[in-house]
Amino acid sequence: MLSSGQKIELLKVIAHPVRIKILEELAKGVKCVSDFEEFLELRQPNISQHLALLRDHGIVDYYIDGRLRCYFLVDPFVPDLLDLLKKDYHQLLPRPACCPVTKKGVYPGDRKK
Amino acid sequence: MLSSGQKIELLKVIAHPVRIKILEELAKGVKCVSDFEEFLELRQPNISQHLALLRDHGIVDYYIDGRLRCYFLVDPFVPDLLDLLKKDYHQLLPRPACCPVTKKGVYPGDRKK
DNA sequence: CAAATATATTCAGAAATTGATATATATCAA
DNA sequence: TTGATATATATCAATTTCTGAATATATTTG
Repeated sequence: MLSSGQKIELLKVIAHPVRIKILEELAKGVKCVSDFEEFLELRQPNISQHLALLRDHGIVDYYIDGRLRCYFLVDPFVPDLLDLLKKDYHQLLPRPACCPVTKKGVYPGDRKK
Repeated sequence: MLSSGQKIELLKVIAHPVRIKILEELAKGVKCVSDFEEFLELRQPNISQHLALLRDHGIVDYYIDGRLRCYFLVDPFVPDLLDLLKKDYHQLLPRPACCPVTKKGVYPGDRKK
């Protein structure tokens, strides 16, 4: 089980446009490095760098098939997060009833706005 | 509705240990800046900097009560994300059946592992 | 073994992030 | 008005992250 700090670290690693695209592809199925080269407009070394980061954090793994490295998702948090990112929110949270007492207590003078 | 890029940007802003703590507190209710000074071991300007970032991204807002600024959550994505972070995962995702064909096709030689 | 393919690693410079310090602003109390 | 309180902003140095280029490694084919 991951600590809170580790989960935030995961979130930080995932929160990158290229890496999200990689993870979205992997959520659909196994892909090798050169597969990514086609739809990400990036050079191979850069893609390998992103994959290495994801590997180092236990987010993805791979098996070797000849000279291909076939990557796949291992962290179950990822599909849930991707679903959450796809979700549409049509309303903001309700504003708090005006004006709750903070820990400091109600300000002693008159209220202004 | 937010674009995919905007959501990833949000994720990036949220993925920071101090800001997560701030958001967890705000998920419980309204808090003013000096309330945060007590349980985050940070100086006031630093807290204000984090709050400004959250504000600039439409994640939080505040109302003014005397000289206090009372912050609250406005982005409905945040509580969902915090719930997801609390969730425990006890198993990794199942490994893919060995060995799926990638876009490149099955490697023409013998398979190794 | 040599060449080709697929991928990883290393390194350097640019850009972004972080937290600190100093200072500014706004509100209220006396 | 003066001082105190609450918060924001500006600036800066240290650190981290990012991307690309060059190079290395591993595997397979011929």
